[in-house]
Amino acid sequence: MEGKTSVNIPTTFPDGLSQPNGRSSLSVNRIQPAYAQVASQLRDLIVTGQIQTGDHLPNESELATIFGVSRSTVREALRSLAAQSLVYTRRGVTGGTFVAELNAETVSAYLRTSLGLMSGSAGVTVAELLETRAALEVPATRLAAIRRTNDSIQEMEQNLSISNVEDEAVRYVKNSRFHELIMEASGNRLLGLVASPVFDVLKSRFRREDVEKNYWDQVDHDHREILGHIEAGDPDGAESAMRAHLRRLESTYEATDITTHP
Amino acid sequence: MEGKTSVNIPTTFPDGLSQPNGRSSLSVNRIQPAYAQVASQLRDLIVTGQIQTGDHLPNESELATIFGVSRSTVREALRSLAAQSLVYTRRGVTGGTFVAELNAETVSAYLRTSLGLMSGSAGVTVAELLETRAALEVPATRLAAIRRTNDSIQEMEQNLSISNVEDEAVRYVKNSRFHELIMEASGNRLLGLVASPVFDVLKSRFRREDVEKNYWDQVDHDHREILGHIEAGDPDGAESAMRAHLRRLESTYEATDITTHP
DNA sequence: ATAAATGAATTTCTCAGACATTTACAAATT
DNA sequence: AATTTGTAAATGTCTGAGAAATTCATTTAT
Repeated sequence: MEGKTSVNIPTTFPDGLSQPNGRSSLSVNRIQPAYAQVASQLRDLIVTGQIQTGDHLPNESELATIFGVSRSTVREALRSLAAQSLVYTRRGVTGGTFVAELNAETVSAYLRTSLGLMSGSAGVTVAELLETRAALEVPATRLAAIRRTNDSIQEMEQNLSISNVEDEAVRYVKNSRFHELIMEASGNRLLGLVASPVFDVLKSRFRREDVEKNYWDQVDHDHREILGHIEAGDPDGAESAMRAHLRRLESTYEATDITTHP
Repeated sequence: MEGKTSVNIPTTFPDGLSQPNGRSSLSVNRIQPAYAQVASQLRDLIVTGQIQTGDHLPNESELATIFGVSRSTVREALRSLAAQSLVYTRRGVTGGTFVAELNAETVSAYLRTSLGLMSGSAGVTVAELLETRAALEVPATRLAAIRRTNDSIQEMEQNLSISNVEDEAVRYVKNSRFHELIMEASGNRLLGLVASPVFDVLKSRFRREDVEKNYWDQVDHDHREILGHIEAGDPDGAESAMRAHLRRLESTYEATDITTHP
């Protein structure tokens, strides 16, 4: 009947755009909407581990009762959490809302979208993307030379020759896969988690029709050399080969960037 | 407030949306809930740039009409987009839903939460965090030695001495700030965007009470050396000094990790 | 006896409509 | 001129109802 049901809990968790304003007595107490407060409290339970992966939350009606809000408010809160891949829902008799397991691909996908948006505006430049890619991929190559396995090397070999591939889409995939395999062979999932979106955003700014023919020959040569060092277990050689490879790509990327050549 | 173009944002909402479910004859296989479809289509408009930062979407009732769904469904979709910082809403007569500007801090905050969750489970190890931090921070230090400004150096100097600080919180902040300033001085916002959450997650796994006293003396010494090379415009020196610094931290982190010493 | 069909139970999903709250701005009042 | 009041437009919240999906037990058919 009457509007405001008090859902007041000391929320210290930043929600979206909210700023970490301490307890400055002058700041306007902008009460958050109920759905934001519900989401915030549930998020807190998840990130602090009080609810763990696979646990299922009370159903929507129960949550509404618990928080003293309506079911629609609860649902809006759950949509927020689901959008951040913190929970997922299933329908049916065994359904409900469950705490999701956050995997690398989910985070990578988010990064891909975000960096794509930021690279569209003036938030991130191609030069920054290139530098970051090198920062991640060069050490990864070094590690790959140390931690490589027979399996990883074998699949790299299968994605080695791409200059004679006529289908551009196939060439694109094989090229991406080769670099991806190096990241995997590094044994560090975090490096690949970040590098992959950077790599993809870079590719999306790349006008393939502007690339000269001998470019792919050079790529082939570079990849072969890198793999040789990895295979031989030579970290220093692999590192400098990758560094040289990326430096060469740099000029190509800058020459074929969408924004500089619209 | 924000740069809201108060006058006449051309509300040219693409009317390709007018008939999202144009196929009327055959069975509509709803593989996704309606709110997810609405969110997905709106998200597409945003990431492809058909709607741009600051633009305001039609109000909820209009969106409901456009998509042929109820207002609650639209709201759930908008909650999803808002949770991903793609839109924000404001109440009142000039309110509505607006396309948000994605800034670095928002993405960093998401990464911080996600990596924190993954490092809790077996998704990301401390070793991976350390390697990634080094991968980002060492090249950033090199760049900082090249691109440094007087302002950045000056603030670094103010955060240099921390071993004699008795307040642990202050010491924590000054230490973080020093490294943050190096990332900023690198001139590459993307490096800092990623490094900052990695740094923070690492810190959260760090039991400060296990740290020996002379640890902070060593940190002071390292920082001073790093800054010296940056100040002198010596990339190689700065790089190797930071690398050595992080290598020393490594053993401390591994010795004081929460999971290995619960 | 096994397979298929049916039905019940539980949960999310969707809808419609109403009212509350917030906010900016215009208008009226002091 | 400054303050107060009113109004309009938008989001926020609630209620209650049913639809749709999904699992599981039961019944029916082969």
